[in-house]
Amino acid sequence: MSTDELMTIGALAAATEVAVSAIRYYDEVGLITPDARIGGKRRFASPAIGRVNFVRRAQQVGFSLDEIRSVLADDEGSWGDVVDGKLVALGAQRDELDTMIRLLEEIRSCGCEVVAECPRATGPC
Amino acid sequence: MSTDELMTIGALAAATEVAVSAIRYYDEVGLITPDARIGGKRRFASPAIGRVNFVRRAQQVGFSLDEIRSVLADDEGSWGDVVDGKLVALGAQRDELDTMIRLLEEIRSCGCEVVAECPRATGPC
DNA sequence: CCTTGACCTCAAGCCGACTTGAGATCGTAC
DNA sequence: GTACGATCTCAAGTCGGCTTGAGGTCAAGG
Repeated sequence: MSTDELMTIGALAAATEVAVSAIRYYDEVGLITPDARIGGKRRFASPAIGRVNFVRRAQQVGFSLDEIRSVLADDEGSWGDVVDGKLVALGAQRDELDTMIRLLEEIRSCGCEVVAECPRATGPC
Repeated sequence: MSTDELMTIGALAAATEVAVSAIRYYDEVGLITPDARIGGKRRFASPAIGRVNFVRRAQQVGFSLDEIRSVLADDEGSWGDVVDGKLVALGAQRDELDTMIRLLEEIRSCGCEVVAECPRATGPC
């Protein structure tokens, strides 16, 4: 991969739709490291795009940047455990989501005018 | 409901497992209002328990306190729209969660040692 | 009376994840 | 050779949702 195939931070930002400032921040906290510096400026190889995308996807389902870093930084295969743990958490989260969806559907169709007075909204789960 | 059936903030906190300071904060931002003040101290009737629980549940599935307030405060039945909107969002969120769960399962069993090098982790969705 | 413990107010601090602003530098294009 | 646009660093600000701390009040019990 020759030097001029490396993206600038602006190109990476455009490719991932993530703000330049956010990418610099990811660099700062060790989530993504430039493949080179040219004249002081960060340059990234194309896999950086996937990496950034992974970070965003993971974030969306509730990983903190700390957790993401520990998964990405792991070099001994033990990240499987982290992922297993998160899978359990995500499963629980989805169940809760389902519960809440059912609750909201009930509330919406229960006939109460004011949520605050709807027993379905305020009663025990 | 006679006055001495009203809980103190401490009792409400204990009943809901929410910190006293958090309940005061909810009061401050208009999420929950004491049914009375006795000697300057907040007193709550029992429905407050359900209300606090509703707040926590709603929060867990991604409602902001602002959204929760607008749902709870609504007195004209139009909160159904808010709930409908949130149902759509929650549905989408669940789909995303499912996608991420599948992705993580694939990653875990793909044989890569380092997540950063796993095409499944970093590739397009 | 006086202490104790729960409660009060108000202001400030904290955390994560960024964003914003100031001021410097780099490379290209005119 | 200079103006421009993208980039750089570093410090500080922002936002939501609380928590923490200082200093004061209230009602009950010894």
